[in-house]
Amino acid sequence: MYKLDTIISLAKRRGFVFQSSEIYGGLNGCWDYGPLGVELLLNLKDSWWKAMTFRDDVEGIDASILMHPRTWEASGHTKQFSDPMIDNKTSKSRHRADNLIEEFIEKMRKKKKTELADEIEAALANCEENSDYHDIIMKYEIKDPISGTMDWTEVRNFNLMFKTFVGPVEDTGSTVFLRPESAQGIFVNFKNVMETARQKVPFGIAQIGKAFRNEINTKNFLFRTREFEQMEMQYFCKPGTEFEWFDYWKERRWNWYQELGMRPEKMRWKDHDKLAHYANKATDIEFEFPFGWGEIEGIHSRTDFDLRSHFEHSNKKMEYVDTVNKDRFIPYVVETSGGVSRGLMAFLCNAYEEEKVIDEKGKEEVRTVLRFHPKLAPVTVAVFPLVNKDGMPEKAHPIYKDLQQHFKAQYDTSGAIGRRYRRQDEIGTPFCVTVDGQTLEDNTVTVRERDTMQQERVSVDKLKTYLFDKMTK
RNA sequence: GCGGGAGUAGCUCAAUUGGUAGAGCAUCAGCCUUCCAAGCUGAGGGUUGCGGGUUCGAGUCUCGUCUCCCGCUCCA
Repeated sequence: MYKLDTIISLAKRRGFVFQSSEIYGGLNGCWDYGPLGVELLLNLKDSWWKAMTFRDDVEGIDASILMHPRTWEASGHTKQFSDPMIDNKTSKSRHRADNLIEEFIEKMRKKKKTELADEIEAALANCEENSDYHDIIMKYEIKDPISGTMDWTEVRNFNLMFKTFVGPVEDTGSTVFLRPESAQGIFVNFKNVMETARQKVPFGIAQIGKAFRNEINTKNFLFRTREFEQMEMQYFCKPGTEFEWFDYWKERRWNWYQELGMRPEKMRWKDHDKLAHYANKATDIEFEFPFGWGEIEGIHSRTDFDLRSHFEHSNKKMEYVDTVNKDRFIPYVVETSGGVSRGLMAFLCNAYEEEKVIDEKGKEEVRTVLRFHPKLAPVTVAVFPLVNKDGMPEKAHPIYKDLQQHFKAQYDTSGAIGRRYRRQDEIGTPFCVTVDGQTLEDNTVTVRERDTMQQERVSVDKLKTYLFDKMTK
């Protein structure tokens, strides 16, 4: 197990990930993808997109990040994602102000102070502003259960949703939110997609996009950030069939990671003990990061909670009508929801290896290598002239320009050949093509594979086909 | 948010009781190099995270702040 610091260090040094706004001291928990990082990111998303949508029963969409505020009332986020918090300065403990007051009311009831309890309960029900909670706490002298003091801060609203406003004037009527999950963009488009794509239940809608949560704190590099990208699919099915589809998508999603080279011993299932308000079954795929096991994707059976709630809030029918079997119902939903950056980070950790190799003098040295699957690797092929003279660059450069039409390719003439191989190992390039003396005679090059360091001689004419075969193998 | 630790070139680190900010690697240019990195020559790169204060003088002392790491808290 390698340290996360080591991997972050490589990621920064080679241009995978930079800290956001670095020249201004950085912004907490925000990261930028560099030249290699963005290639890896796009490869990851492309691979997911193809796996999910290159089939008969899944369509894609790309919904906007800003949505009608009532979306979040329907989804439950307005209520669930906003808490009035208060801190006690003596004990340094944090409480939800409403919970604190409720506990106090309970205590009063036990002491048979019913009148007082009723009075506070009525006041609590009328709370609108944070200061209202604070007033109650101060008025009835509610003490911190830990320190027993009244050393309270102001009540502050901890809203997990990022708020902004539409139009030039900031007032309450113009408030909108950055979506805290991309799923709602799919649910509100359920009918649009079903009708225009002429789909019948069961079918799914896939989407890749950013979402935002104003987390209390960020952590572990790309693992917990306030701005993040999700790649997710909502699969609409007939009520009663949801657990079959749940199992089906569990298997599909697990296999996707495996097919891209994720090591099985680094992955595990983690069933949810406590289900969210919308779910009747939920499980996560976890990856063993250097800091421990962490969720990279969730498979959730969301019932008809979302569609039903949108029906109730919008008064637009979210039904599916089966004209053949004379059946109509609000579909149940099975969701597969993966974090893009988490996935990228998992594949990065999965690929990183410091391999011990023996050099020609018999001395042991370390080869740092990223063993990415060829489909994920930011650079697929690098082309070198063995030496930078004797007509080799003149031969090698056109080969590179040709490969560049089909693959992300690099060309390097600088330094000894071994050094150039190692540079490519460190960024995970699976294939290196070298032009040598023999190339000038018979038009063949050597293709060196990253993992085995073995070389094979291939005719220049067949190079493209050779590489394509290797990638899809 | 709390507690602890850290921040000097892209990276790893130096810099005497406060006294001219350096080295190696990396990068770039040139040379060398005929298959697994670190051979030669030269160059670029820093208002020491940022902002105040003390001082003739601050990388060093001091206050604030930002960021990262570890632990707690949080993670519908």
